[in-house]
Amino acid sequence: MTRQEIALLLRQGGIRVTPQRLAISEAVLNSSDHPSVQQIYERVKDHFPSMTLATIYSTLDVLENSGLIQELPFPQFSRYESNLEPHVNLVCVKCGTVTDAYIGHDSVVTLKNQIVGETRFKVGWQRVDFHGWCSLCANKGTDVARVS
Amino acid sequence: MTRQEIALLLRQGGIRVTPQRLAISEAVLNSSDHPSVQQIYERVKDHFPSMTLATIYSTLDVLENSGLIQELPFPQFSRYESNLEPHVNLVCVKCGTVTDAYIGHDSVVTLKNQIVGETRFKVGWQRVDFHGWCSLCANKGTDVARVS
DNA sequence: TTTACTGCAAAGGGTTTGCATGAGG
DNA sequence: CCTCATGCAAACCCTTTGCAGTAAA
Repeated sequence: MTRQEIALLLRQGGIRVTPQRLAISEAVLNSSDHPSVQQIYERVKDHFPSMTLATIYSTLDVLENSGLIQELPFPQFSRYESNLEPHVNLVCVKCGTVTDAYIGHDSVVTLKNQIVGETRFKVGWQRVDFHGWCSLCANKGTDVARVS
Repeated sequence: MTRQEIALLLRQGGIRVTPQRLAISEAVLNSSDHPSVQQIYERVKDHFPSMTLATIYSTLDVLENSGLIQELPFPQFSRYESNLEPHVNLVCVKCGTVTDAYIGHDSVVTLKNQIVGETRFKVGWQRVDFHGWCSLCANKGTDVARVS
């Protein structure tokens, strides 16, 4: 997604576009690793040394309220999801990575249709996490970062 | 689940059984509303007026490490899951309730089998949340408690 | 010009920690 | 008896809030 496309997306959502918001939005929307606030901060501070976490939190709130991202609470801090399509997240309890599964999309859609069709619950969005060990960590023994 | 069955379960997990732990375990394991620490506190403080939140946090850690419950982080605080079977949680963004869906079990199992069979990810457990409006709140207008 | 975003600092609040006391096995 | 759980208080840290200055439209 180009910077121009993101700027358009923000304006379409009635969001005032600032250089800081562009950078933060880009850091989240053009990522698939579900970054935390700290990670977003690391990615933008080179270009905006004076930016504080408050601005990042504020911008993430704006983006979430406009339906562009979703907050994913974890035990120690939240991560942020830019893929709003039904999908599966694979959460490694050893290295802490959160990746989108390549498969499972159709099953999640089926599940969603079941909930929509067979209950009186009005679905807004869904979060599907599988917690376990990624292929890299499955054979190792030392914890790197426990996240769940 | 009776108090005796819970005590046995704890001992089988190598957990020292105390009256406080029994009460806390009972409050979580015999519930389906995914209580928060505060809610658990409300449910046990009549019988244990001197109990503090630290004891509840400690006990919940022990239960989770023994595989008896799962922590469910939400934006403001965590809730605790006693149903470790694959299932769907329905999270109402208005009233804050979290209920198990009556349907969807088979689909979640199918999804899990797909992840286990078609990826190199070693699945430990899963969390499937559908966020939206419960049937009671769908027709009302006022927020009670925003949780997601 | 008007609105509201940014940066800074302080406060908030759920959760964790350290330690003395007390209870379980 | 030895180990470890409880209760209390303080600390922690992620997140939120208030405000003055400043930039977007």
